Amino acid sequence: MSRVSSHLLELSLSAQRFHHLLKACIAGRDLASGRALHGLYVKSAVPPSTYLSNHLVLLYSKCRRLSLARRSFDEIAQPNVFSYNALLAAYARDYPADVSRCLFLQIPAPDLVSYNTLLSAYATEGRASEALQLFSNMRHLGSDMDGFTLSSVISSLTNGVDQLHWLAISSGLDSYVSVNNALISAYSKGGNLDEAKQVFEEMGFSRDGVSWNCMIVAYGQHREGPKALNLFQEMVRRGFEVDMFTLASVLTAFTSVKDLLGGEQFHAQLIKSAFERNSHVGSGLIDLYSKCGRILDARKVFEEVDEPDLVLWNTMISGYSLNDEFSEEGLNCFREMQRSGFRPDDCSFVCAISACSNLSSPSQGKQMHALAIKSEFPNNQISVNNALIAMYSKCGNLKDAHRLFKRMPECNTVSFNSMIAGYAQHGLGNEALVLFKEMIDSNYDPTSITFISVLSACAHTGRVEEGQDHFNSMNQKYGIEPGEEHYSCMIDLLARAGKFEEVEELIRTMPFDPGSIGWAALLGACRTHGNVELGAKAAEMLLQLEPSNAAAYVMLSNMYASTGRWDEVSTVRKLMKDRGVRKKPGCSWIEVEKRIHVFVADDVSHPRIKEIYEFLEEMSRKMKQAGYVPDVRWALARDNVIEGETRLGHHSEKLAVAFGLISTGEGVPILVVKNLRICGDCHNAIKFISAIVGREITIRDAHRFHCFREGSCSCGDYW
DNA sequence: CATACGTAGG
Repeated sequence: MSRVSSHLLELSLSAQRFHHLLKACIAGRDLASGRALHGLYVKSAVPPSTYLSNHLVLLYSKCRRLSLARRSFDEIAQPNVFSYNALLAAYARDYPADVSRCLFLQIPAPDLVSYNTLLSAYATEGRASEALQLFSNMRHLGSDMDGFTLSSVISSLTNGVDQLHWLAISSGLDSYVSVNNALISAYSKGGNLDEAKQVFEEMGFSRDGVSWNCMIVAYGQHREGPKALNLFQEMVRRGFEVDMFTLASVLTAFTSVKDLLGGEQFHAQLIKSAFERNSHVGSGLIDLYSKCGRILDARKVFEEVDEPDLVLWNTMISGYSLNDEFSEEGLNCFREMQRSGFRPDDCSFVCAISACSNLSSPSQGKQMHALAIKSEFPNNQISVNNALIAMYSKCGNLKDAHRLFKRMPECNTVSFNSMIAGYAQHGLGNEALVLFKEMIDSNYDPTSITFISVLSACAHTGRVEEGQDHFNSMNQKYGIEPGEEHYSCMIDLLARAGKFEEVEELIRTMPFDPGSIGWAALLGACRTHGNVELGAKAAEMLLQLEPSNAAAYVMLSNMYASTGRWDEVSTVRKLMKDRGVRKKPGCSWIEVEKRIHVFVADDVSHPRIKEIYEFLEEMSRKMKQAGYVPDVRWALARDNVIEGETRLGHHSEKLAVAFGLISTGEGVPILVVKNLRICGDCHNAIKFISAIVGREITIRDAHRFHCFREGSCSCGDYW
């Protein structure tokens, strides 16, 4: 008799043995042995028992093998409530709460654990109303509750925590540490740091490690970096065990206040601990470094982590797309992740799609879209679709953005925000405002981000009164306090429309100083309207805030040039030179046949550069026939006076447009992206070109979209 | 036999 079969015989003798071995597999998460055991159990003479089979479900559930868990469950002839609960636990971990709910409803007689498990599923998704509903149902049915129940319900909440806090006290369940921990988190999430602190303090000696972690997180959420650090140090002094949660939370606190220095010091301490190469801690570090603009340091951390998990990859991809100019690396990282055997989740897609948006790469964006459709996410897809809407609109493709928006089975406030922002950036003020109305009518709550789009849509289309109405409604109707960006939009709105008295009044009465964005908007508008006095004032304020902001000098000198004040022009240029401020080189790019082609001014490096210049020559002739006059004012402040006209012809955006036109088929619309704002002369020239070649040319500059068609631009020259 | 509180990404 072979060894295996003797083993089998031995095993077949006793269900007891199966039980013990299976338990060991479950405890050790040993999937391989567990499966082997499963095979033996099926073949053995041991009569199938619900009790043993429940353990199989449990094994697969703990090893996160959902389909195996489901199959084992289905093979149970008479599942009992334990069988259901074991499967429900698996569902609650990996499936959306709705799926767990479906299973829950099939349980003939759910017990307390069934309720608790479903409640925890609701809690992870923050579905407060469902959790409360279920909670009241179970109490109605006379079911008891315990510490598990309360901590789950509490952690699903962001408001109305007080009532459950009271319930916890009156029922005596506040003796559970986890109930108090849940209270700290819930209060903090709801913005009530004081209450959270109160609970933490009243816990006294009953605090456990998690309590400290909760409180550190609370400080991080309220951007109290130093307090979080202090608490951490006290925790260490008192001898509590520090784990990866603690360390990651401290890092988040540094990140929340962008304290790179403190974060770096903490990192140095971490290296001495055993957590330096831990994936959770690594994610925290990567997030810190990439949000502080130190993407290379982030990558270094990433390389050092021992066992990268999906979140670590996601954090890295997100870091790359947060640092715009590393978007290409972000996409490479996404592919690298796939090659390493990770299945991207909804978050991976959101980050990668946002990288495609930064690049304005329609082909890669489409590819991501296709891939996202093929992957079935356990989580809902709203966030992915929201990212896709932003991507399509940043790739100049509002039609697809809107089609997607319309087809979404379920959408949220962010979906509306993305779509409205798309319209606003494209200068389609009417569409943006109509959609905003639709949003309100459908009872989606606008956020402060919604209003940035709404106000900028008004500004871009010269709707002064409507903009003012919306601005006033923010506080009065929706209880949203206007911030710096909203005031900047208002400054922009009024100044563009030439209402300078109103602008000055607004600036006088607003609750804080306009930031750099506000002053820049004012300066830009003063340049357009030739209001040199006010413009100079705005420039002075702007340069005080950002003395090395090259764009500010350029705008100022443009303003002087356009009013013929040549002395001031040279003063500004000298100032710039003295301060060592260099203009960021303008560059433009275009995707043709899935490849991105980048151009700088006077570029000679492109393989087809000769054809490009020839094409521009030809265009130049035809444009002059059609009445185009080069606007050298745009050259004066930027380039050499004498060479002005020739150099204007060779701005990066013109080169990219020319290349796009000669390398794509007739009638095909093209999209060019520029890192700075489009130059006024190019804006004018491209209008002519669009008419001459009969093509739709879209330029996405640092500010917004310009869609040129038949000799005019979608911005209506109002920019 | 099963369930909860705290972490990283958007």
